[in-house]
Amino acid sequence: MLEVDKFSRVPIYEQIIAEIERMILSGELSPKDALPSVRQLSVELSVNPNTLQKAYTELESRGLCFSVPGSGRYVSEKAPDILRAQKRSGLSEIERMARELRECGIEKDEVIAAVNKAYEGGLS
Amino acid sequence: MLEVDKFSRVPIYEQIIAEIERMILSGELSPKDALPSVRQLSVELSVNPNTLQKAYTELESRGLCFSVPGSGRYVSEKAPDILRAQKRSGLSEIERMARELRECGIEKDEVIAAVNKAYEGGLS
Amino acid sequence: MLEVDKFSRVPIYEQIIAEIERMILSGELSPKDALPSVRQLSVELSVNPNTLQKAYTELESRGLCFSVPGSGRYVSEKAPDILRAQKRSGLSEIERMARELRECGIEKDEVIAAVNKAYEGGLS
Amino acid sequence: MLEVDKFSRVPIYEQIIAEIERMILSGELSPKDALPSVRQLSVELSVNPNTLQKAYTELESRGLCFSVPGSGRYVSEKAPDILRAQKRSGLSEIERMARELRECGIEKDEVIAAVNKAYEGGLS
DNA sequence: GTGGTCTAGACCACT
DNA sequence: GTGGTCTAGACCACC
Repeated sequence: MLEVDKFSRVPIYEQIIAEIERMILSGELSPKDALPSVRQLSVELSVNPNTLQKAYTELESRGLCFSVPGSGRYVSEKAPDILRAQKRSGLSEIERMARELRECGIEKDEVIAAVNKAYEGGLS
Repeated sequence: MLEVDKFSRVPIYEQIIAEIERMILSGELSPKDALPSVRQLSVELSVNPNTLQKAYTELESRGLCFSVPGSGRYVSEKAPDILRAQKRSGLSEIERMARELRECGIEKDEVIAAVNKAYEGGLS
Repeated sequence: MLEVDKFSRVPIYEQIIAEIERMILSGELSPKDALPSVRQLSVELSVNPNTLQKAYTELESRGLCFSVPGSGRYVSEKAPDILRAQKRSGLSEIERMARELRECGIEKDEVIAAVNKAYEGGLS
Repeated sequence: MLEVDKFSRVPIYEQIIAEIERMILSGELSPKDALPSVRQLSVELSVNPNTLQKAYTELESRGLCFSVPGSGRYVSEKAPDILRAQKRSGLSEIERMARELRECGIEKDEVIAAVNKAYEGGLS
């Protein structure tokens, strides 16, 4: 349910962040749920505790979770909202990329077709 | 015509590569045109020659230019085609992002609207 | 009358200490009154007895209560005085912060206004 | 000009953060100025580079500085504004403390006197 | 030279 | 058991 690729060029701690964010968005993790402990996860993933600490600290600074010393780390109340708002801003990212393609002479129809392709069929 | 931002977090050599690619795509540089020499450019941009060397080596390895020892470096015949093909692969990138947005519950209409926005009005 | 927030980042034992101190200051607890027993309180608050023990030990070391083996723990005679003296030292804390704000160019009037705001209206 | 107390209970990296913030507020460090490099500072202060890295990363996430890989770390344009706004919110902190003192029966005059004391005389 | 990431292993405070 | 901090030392990409 939570995996990392140690050979990827994207840093392990960012992979963890992305995974946790995904789990929150999908509802796999809900507000007030406990996140796996640093030590437990470090064993499971064979990753150094410090690396996990870094990932969790970053999640915390984004307001997605909070820590209770001596107890554990929990998904924050507003986490799903924060993530959804964040993703919505991805629309401007798509716009930017479409503009780039346009400048290379790629037709609008081709871009629209790609979007349609993403939205057809069942969810992955 | 060729500028770099030393305060940007994107590596200078990548900025150079992007600039050259842009100039080839826009026709500002055509096949067989000479690229500015490393020494000349390093003075113009106040950039370390090593950095420029790295950019040019990368361009060469992508088949976008070739060097003639003792003479200089020239835009290759196939450069525009290579770049256009490369950019077309951006379509799958857009598809991937659209799929992500879909999973967060963002409607297809919103994505299409973003694409339309990119394609309306004059070119930048 | 005595509550703790297990999700707060301030340690539970400190919350307990603050609560007891507050009750002494407000007169809810008077000298020679018995404090709730560790066992009883641990059940009431669903808190680990060790945590309560730590809070009580700290209160004792501050001279706010004393334990009578085999009987219980009682608010000390001097407790209210000690606490009031302790709080009065908060004045120098305020002075320190005001000095900081001054160094950032915040006007004295603004600070005075904040104090006035705290002292107007009924007690919470 | 930049010192840390390794025996303090406040974490070294927070001491560093506070020092840098102070230097920005006082004008000792201006926007676009370079911060001391991680390695250089780690030698100067006899502190592990990782600890400094942590302090700098935190400063960066607060928008106070930005890093240019291979070049260095620089004070951001908006740093002074961010800090000033942050300090202004200290007014509500003062209000909170004043309210506490009030509840212990300390007169408003005493609090006002403390503020006056902070604002009289030359700047430290 | 710079910053960025990671590992290994230690100690502390809190529950 | 939990999270938080720190050290020591390594490797990488970038300039």
